[in-house]
Amino acid sequence: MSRSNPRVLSTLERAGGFASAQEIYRLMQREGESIGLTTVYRSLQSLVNDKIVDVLRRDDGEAIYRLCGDAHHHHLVCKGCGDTVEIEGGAIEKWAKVMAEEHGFREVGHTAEIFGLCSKC
Amino acid sequence: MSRSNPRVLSTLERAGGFASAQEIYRLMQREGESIGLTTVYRSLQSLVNDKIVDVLRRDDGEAIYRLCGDAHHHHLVCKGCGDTVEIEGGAIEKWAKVMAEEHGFREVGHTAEIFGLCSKC
DNA sequence: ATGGGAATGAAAATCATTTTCATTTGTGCT
DNA sequence: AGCACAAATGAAAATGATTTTCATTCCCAT
Repeated sequence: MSRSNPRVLSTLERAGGFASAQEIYRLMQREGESIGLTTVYRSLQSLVNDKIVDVLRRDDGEAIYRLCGDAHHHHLVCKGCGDTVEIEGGAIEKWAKVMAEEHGFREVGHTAEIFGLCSKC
Repeated sequence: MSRSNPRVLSTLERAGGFASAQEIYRLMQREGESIGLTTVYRSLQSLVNDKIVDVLRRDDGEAIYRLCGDAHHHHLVCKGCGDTVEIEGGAIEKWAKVMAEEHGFREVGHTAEIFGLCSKC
């Protein structure tokens, strides 16, 4: 298994903590960094595994990565401008737990995301 | 511009109102319907334009379509055997609505999925 | 029948992402 | 230093969904 290349994380930070793999790659190229696209993808995967970055999807399906806070949270994403708000999911945690128990599931995790149009769009 | 092929919509309904373009295509093939993948994509696009169906994204980025306003359900998926249980998400609906309103979002939808290990695994 | 626009679908093009695999780099050991 | 072995790297090929192209077929009003 591979470890994350630190330059990838630092580029993601510089990009405003919000970019696709391809964008990070192009950004590094433009700045004269020598790196392969493969390594960018691998590093991002590893950062996601380590829960250092979050992965979302653009409307066109391209994956976008961004630094995430430490607390477990969910997202409210605008379909128009892509603006994202981190929100609390207390209700979800409970719901997931109850549903899982009800069906005899163990080691449960969950995903939940809300999307719509923000006030500006 | 092209119009939606009615058989595509009817297949989407039959699929539980929740399927990807590829799945709809395979389903129609399996049932002996003669249709091209291109037409499936075009029909879905047109249905989305007409707001008859909604488009979401799977975790892997594949687009999934579902009938608008359809009472939708969520999934409890086993990480071990892939077994899936359909569950109610009343708590989620409420949570999504409240959170969206709180941040001034309109036309909101959401995705939520629980995963873990089922009793057999 | 016939002319034209819409619908169709096979095949090629696109694009993000993953896989393969040979090469390079790093690290610990003697 | 020299050696061995694991991890990291990246170019190129493979994959898979989606879109585009384009020639053909269908349908409908004249």
